[in-house]
Amino acid sequence: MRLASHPFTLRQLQYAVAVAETLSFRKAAERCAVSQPALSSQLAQLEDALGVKLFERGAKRVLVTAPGAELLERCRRILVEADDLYGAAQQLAEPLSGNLRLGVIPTIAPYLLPVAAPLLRKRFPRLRLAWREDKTADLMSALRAGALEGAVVALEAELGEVEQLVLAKDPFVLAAPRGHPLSEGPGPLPLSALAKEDVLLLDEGHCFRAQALAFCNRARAHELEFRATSLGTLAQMVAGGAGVTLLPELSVPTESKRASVVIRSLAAPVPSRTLALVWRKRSPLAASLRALGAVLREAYPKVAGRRG
Amino acid sequence: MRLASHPFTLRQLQYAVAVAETLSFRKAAERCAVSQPALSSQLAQLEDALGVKLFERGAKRVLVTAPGAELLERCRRILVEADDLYGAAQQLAEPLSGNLRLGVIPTIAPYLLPVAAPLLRKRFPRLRLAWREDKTADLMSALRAGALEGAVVALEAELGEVEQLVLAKDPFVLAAPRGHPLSEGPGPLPLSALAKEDVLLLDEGHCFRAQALAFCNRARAHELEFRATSLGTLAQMVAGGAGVTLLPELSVPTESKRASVVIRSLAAPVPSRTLALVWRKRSPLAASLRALGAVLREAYPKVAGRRG
DNA sequence: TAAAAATACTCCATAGGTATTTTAT
DNA sequence: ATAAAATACCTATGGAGTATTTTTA
Repeated sequence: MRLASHPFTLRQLQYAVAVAETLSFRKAAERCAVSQPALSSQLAQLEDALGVKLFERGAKRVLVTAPGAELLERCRRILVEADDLYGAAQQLAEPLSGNLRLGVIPTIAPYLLPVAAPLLRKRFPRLRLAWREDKTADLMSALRAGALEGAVVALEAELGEVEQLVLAKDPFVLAAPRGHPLSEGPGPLPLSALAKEDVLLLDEGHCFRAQALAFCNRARAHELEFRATSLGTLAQMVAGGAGVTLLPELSVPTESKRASVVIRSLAAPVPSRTLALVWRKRSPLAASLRALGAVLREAYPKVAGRRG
Repeated sequence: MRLASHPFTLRQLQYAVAVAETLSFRKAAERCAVSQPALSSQLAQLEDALGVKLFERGAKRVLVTAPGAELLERCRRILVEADDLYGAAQQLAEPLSGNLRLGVIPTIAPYLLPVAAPLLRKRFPRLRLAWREDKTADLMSALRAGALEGAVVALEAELGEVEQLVLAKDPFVLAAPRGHPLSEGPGPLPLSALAKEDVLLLDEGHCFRAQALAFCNRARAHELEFRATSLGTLAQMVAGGAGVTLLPELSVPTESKRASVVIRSLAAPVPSRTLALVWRKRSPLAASLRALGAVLREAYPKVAGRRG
């Protein structure tokens, strides 16, 4: 250990992070439930101890200095690890209990959760789950910031440094309007059949869009200008005759019931995504998340019932 | 952030780690320069805040509980990161200054340091360097514990999660006694020439031993029972006719001058090790270490002067 | 001049000290 | 019996509050 005793406190780091996020001493003090002078004085002490000015004070605005930005990143990390210490202690005192905030991407949530949530409630009655639906990038930054304990995502997206538990391989299928040339034929549809075909895809930001797009490029299919905001609207638009699309197996029972589309399997190599539960390295809830992931893994086949 | 305010302090974590390391409240209090009751009371508060007993107190001994072991690992991590925050601030206030504790393995230190140390002193006059010579495994655990800021090692060994800067590729050569059958011949020595040869190697624990041994196995050479404790004694024993050995290029100018041995290059693929400066991820001294590594890189060719 | 941070001061919560008791071998 | 940790109690440092001044857009 380098330092005989630490010249700053966790409290001071919290204050600093609060100011960095609110860019106001007053608001930061409010958030930390202390008076503004108390926070001011602690921050002055912190800057003194570090020998670096973290903030530039103007009457109307507070700015984070350049060195401050780097140091605040470290402050956040320390606070997250301190939270983790507390969380780990709680888990040791009473495993599989407490609050667990989980993220899910929009192309999984509406299909998996209706089945998985009751299963989880039954299996882990002491665990209070809070689900948050968002795109992969937002979920991952929330995870790193300690605002989520875990997330259900597709491994094909960029995830950064996380631990993971694979839940299922989720193959893609073709959805076409009734009577469409591709909607009939024996056996799985070969890649070549999609050439020049008009394909509808999701909005930017959905990782499923990127995965489906890669497949379409390989098939030399043509992407339509219009983009859907969810798999549900995608299926509706296909049913309306706008074109064909790819759907993940997971969504098929739900979407093929809601919209009048024909589903066809694709020929090998079948495009697919890999669903996984991920969490921060050294998360105190790693053990809980592994147990929880096992249940989610059981839930997948109950949702994406096998077809021919 | 999960917690509104942290129910423990960095000081408490220091006390806990001190107890874990000394296994005595009294000694820990002494090390932390506080009275034993002060430490006792703070630890009681910490255990209370975490809801977990970290230590089992007996009159004659203190034991770390099973959950305590996991939590103390987290405590250490937090304290190291807090040290890093302080170190990063110091570096920002005055770059390339302060104390820098570096490890070197014994098969590098005596050859590289005599040349590198003066160069570094000249180039970074504000940087106070402290060198520690030890085997790779010990250096790496000191690095993780925050007792060293960096280390010069061979990448071929097991290093764990570190950042690195490659300094040089250090090829191995054969050292044989004068008049030995292998000591003469045109061009580099092929692998096959070593078959059935008696080879002397270093003691266990030296990473160079493992690297040389791998090569000997490929060559079907035979390792002698006796093992040397340093490259210096190894060369002396070879000079005395005990057998042949491998030496890293780095040590050749020194050792071939001291002991009367003949050096021969080895045929491609030439066995070698990769010298590198490594440091903990997110070390506050990363910038300094990179600059320092550049100087070490210049030093290598000055030591391992090219031969034919 | 108005909104926000810094300063001045006061107070009390608590970390830490000394003296002592309890505990386990 | 003895060494070590816990408890009791006291002190004082400093964190936080209120009131006020200073700063600058």
